[in-house]
Amino acid sequence: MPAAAENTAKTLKQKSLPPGRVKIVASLKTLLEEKDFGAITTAEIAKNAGVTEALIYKYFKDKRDLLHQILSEYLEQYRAQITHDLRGINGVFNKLRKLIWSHINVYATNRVFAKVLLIEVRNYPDYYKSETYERVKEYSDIVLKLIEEGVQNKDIRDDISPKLMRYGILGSIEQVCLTGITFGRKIDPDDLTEQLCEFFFNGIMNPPSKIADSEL
Amino acid sequence: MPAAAENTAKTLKQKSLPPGRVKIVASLKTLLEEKDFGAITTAEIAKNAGVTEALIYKYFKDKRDLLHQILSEYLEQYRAQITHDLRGINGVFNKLRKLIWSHINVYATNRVFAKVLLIEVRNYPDYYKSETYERVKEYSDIVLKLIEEGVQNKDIRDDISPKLMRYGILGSIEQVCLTGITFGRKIDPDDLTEQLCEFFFNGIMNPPSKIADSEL
Amino acid sequence: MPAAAENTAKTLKQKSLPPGRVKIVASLKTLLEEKDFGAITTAEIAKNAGVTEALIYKYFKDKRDLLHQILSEYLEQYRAQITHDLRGINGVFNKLRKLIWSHINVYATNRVFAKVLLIEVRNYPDYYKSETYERVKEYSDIVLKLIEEGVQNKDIRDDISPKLMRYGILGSIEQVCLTGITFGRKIDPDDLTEQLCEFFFNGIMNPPSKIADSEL
Amino acid sequence: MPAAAENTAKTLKQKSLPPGRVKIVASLKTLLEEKDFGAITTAEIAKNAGVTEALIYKYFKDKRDLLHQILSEYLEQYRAQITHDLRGINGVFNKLRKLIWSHINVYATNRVFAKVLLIEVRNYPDYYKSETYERVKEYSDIVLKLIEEGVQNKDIRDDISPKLMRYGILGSIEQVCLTGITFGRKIDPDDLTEQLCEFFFNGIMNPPSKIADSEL
DNA sequence: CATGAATGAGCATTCATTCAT
DNA sequence: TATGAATGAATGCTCATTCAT
Repeated sequence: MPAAAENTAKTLKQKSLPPGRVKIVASLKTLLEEKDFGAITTAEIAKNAGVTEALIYKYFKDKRDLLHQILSEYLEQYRAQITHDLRGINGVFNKLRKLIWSHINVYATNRVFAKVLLIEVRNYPDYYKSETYERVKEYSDIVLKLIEEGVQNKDIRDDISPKLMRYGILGSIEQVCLTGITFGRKIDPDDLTEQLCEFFFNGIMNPPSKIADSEL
Repeated sequence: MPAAAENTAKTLKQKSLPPGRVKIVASLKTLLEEKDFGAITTAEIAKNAGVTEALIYKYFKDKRDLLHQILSEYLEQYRAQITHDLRGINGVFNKLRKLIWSHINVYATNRVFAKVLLIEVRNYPDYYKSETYERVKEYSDIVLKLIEEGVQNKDIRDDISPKLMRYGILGSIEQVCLTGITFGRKIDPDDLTEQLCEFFFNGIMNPPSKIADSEL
Repeated sequence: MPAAAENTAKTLKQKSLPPGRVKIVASLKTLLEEKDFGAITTAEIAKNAGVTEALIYKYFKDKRDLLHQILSEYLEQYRAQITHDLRGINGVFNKLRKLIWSHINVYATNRVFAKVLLIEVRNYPDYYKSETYERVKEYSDIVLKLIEEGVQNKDIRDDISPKLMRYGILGSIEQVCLTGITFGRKIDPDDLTEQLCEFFFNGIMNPPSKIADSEL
Repeated sequence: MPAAAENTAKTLKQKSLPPGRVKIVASLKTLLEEKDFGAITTAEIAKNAGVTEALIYKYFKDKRDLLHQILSEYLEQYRAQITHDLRGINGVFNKLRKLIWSHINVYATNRVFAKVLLIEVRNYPDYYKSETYERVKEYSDIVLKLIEEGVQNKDIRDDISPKLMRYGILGSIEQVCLTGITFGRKIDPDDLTEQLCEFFFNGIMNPPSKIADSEL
């Protein structure tokens, strides 16, 4: 009865979270949809949650800690999703494609999360020492592993550093999504994945054949 | 001797910037090397510059305005550089390569500028309405034009949106440089340009020939 | 014992005003006796109250809001007094006389209040939109009603606009009290009321009989 | 050639006032029409005048001094006017009526002056030591003298203190005008004078005859 | 006659955070 | 589990004013 066990665990976990804590987290999530984390005050969070400011400090070390808890939640969700998504897929490129799709999809679905992760937290000097960052790195490592796997399979070129490829892939995704989020544009994971994969896999250069064609 | 006259004028003009203003700008530049803009107080800036806080507000609308002035200075420099760099280069890919090199080189040379531009300012809600952002967009447009030119020449594929290619290119560069800057690693423009161009131009997929080889 | 209960409630309610708030109000009241509101700093108020500046902003929106709260308190007191004072008095002129006496008496007794109300607040551009002003107007309306009542009874002339009479009465009282307050002179409600009423009721002109006398 | 002499004097006087000074005074006058003196900054005055802030301090001791200069100008004008107006009028009441009319008329014509004189300056603790106040007192004394004259003629009652009558008259006028000015209402000197004089001279009480009528 | 440059001192306000109950 | 009360510390910004040129 693993399913039952899981259910129980989940129920217990949810039940055991004190209502105040839940309200606070929900409150910040809501507020983040409207404004920057930096522009949100603890007073606001508390009021919006219907609790006192002091309660925030019962459950969280910090205002920042609260944010990180939320981020972790999202990150956890995302990791579960990704792990699930990659199952049963064969071939580096297919996996990569799926990963990219999932990545974009998360940002598209969860703009609050994206905004905070891609913009806000980077400003905190110690973000790179945070647990949140650790989780991000874990994900980042998955990508790296995938690429290295591809290199070993000879699917992926070995004359470009895998890390650099990873930077390129992740950087591209971020840039695309960030622009979409910042300007409130729709983000279409299917289309973007398609085009980005073309870009990542084959580059922007017209294949020789075509060039040949055009030269004629 | 009109050239000389102009030079003199320029020199005079530069001299005519009030010493206080110059000191303030220099002061912030220095401080930015040590800490985040958000963590720098006007008091600090003034003290470090050897002037009073009030003087900051004589020359700049805002603390933020001061930052933007500095950014603009850098941006101007950079644009001049880029324009100069691209002269006399033929072929879209050569131009693109040079552009990428210059771009990376600026970040590598000017980490303060990079940090502020890539992290700090994005947190300001109205950054995207600022003049600084306008300048960034101008640069961004240069890249787009270059790509579109390439598409028309049939050098560059027409089955990927030029804007998306631009996002990919710029996003990759940012990601690479940002990591370097954040962790204080050396940034080697030559090497990075080489690898990134390979990545951008031909993609990560092993060329068919090689695949063919490996498949045999 | 509902009355007792109410008393207790009231007492409790008064007690339940946070000590900090009470101290702040008291502090400003004291300071107003020494200097202009504009010359009083929040730092001073807080220090004098033995609390931190921040606490002021917990209980009051503004430095100005704090002032208005105090004014309201006085105004409330005054209104209660007036209402009480007018009870059981017959005849417009008797009522008016009593009103004038009470009015002067308040100013005489409460110079801080008078100074602030008659001088300070008028300088705030939005005083006339404030709740304080509303209360003042309420009082002012009582006077007007009284006059109109007198006009209907034929006690008071109908060839002078009631509003103008009110302006005259209130303006005279203010002028008299203000001078007294400004120069720290004693204000004698009994004497002033006597004379002012003579002035208001019969005017400055010598009665015809006397004139007749003098003309002879 | 008295006219010519006057002209010359005027011309000389105007010519001899340095243009900068003139501009500054004009600037503040203009600004006072829009906002409170307290809300006007020296920077604003200077900019509006097309001069530098420093120049203000060449001609005026103070920002306040500048205001007082302007006030004095007005006051001077007014005194000349009044003196002129009272000439050739016989009888205390006629003189008083004319005085009242002139007084109201000045406020009606010159709202800026009125606002500043009746509201702004009173907030300055040392207003009562200022030269401006001296001039105001001079005018106030004219009124007092007039009343005392009337008392001696037996035109005016001797059972009300002349000073109190003066307070009443001036206070009433102020109150009426101030309300008009504050709420931007039209001020009609003719009508107001008529009614106020009725009020001052005969009081609000219905004359016995009328009362008799109504009692029948 | 006028200015450009610079200043000194003040000051309201914000906010995250703590602690006794 | 939650709160009411209070705080400490910081900070951006304003403004009148001065002085050498």
